[in-house]
Amino acid sequence: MRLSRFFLPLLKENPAEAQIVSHRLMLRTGMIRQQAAGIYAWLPLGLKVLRKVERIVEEEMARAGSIQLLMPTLQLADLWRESGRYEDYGQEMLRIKDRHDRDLLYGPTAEEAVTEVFRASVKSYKDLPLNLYQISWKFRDEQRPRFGVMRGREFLMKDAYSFDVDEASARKAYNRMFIAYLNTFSRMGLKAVPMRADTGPIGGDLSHEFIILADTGESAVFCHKDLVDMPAPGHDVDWNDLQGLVDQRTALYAATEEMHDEAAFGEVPEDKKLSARGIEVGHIFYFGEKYSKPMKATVNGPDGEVTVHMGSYGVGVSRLLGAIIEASHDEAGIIWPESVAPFDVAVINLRPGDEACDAACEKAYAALTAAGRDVLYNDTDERPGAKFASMDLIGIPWQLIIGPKGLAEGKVELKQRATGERQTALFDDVLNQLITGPKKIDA
RNA sequence: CGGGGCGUAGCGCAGCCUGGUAGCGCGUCUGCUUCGGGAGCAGAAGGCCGGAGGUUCGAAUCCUCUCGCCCCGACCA
Repeated sequence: MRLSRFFLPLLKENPAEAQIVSHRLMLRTGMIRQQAAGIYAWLPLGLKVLRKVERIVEEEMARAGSIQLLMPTLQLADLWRESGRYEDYGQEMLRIKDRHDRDLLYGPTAEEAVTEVFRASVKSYKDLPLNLYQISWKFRDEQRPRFGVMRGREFLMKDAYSFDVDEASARKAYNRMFIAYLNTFSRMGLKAVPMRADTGPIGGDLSHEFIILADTGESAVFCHKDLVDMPAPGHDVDWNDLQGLVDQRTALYAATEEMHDEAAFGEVPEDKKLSARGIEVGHIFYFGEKYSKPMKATVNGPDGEVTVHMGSYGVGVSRLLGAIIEASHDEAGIIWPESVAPFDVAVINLRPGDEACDAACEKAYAALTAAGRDVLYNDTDERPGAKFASMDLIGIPWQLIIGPKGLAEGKVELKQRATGERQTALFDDVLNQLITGPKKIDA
């Protein structure tokens, strides 16, 4: 993408309404624009990151055996009356009437909708286990939206739903999501800690929130330090038996404010105690027959009809962008992890109009693009300083800096955004390294 | 939903108390000079001062209502 033809409305100054760093940076980098309280337009740069985050979620869901579908954002109130939630859900639910005066709602979640899909089509226990998910826009009419996309009213959420023949099988489904979540967040450069969460009326130990530690987090969290640096399980695991891995990550103390148990935390060795703030980016729970029973989602088993056991598993996709920025930024702007960066490389032409610079930049742009890299070619006639500042601001991981001075010796400069490291080397060498990877050039 | 605050140019703000022809910085546009870390000079465009009503000879300024937004708290993916 040539910057001169891209739509990137950067703000030099901080918008007054943005209080926290991710919100400020998302506005300043032209990722989003607020159109109402808690409702945002996703501008091209923001959308690119959103898509990359989605892609990772999709890949990890596929690995865990979940199948994607897409359900409507507007749901019939009657469906929610079946589960009893239409009356229970408060003002957070946006209620709408259509021209025939039928009650609709903009879905804040989709247990009823997916249960309806399930019961209409699945009749045999042989079709279980089943895990269906979607990535779609949800709406919760928050009394007080804030922190940009971290707590908007309209938000993009991945919600998966598992269907199993009994609780033991449902626990396995739960474990698959548990492990998938650790892998998902890890791929985005985040350290997510699973913390025991409130299970509501169901009880038991099957609900966890996945928390990213960040100073600006919404809630206080308490955990054993070792959990924070525990590596993600990766993909080489036995998806049919994950209990060991899950146990390993739930054995140590970890709880959010609401679930905090001072006595239990007291047993954590003093030097391992961690009190911090956190952002919830995922929430998984098992709720058994809560929806399947009233909505009559049953299958025929060998011994007759059984009501299916369900669980649901959410990831705040749009919220994740805020969380990633909270966890990865500096004074100059965003530092995108390579896996979700809107562009892989920025080619910076320091002297557009200079024949040698133009030619070298075009060559780099073409070669990197052909190699599958997502390239932002800064071909504008801004001054170098302004270009450096904006490329740092939007956080492209690698900046290929091409100017007349270096080029006179056949050299260009490669800067890594995360470390600030800048190295000068022969043009072709730098290009090769960017194309073949590892992208970091040797000192 | 309680408490507080703010709506004046694309962004950040002053002006309001004490009514009298709407300002500053950044950005934008033109030109010249610049050009390796957010350039300099000269010029220009851009605002029914959130909306409605009222008071007044006269309202951005005072009064009433209303809409929107932000912050603290309670609530929440």
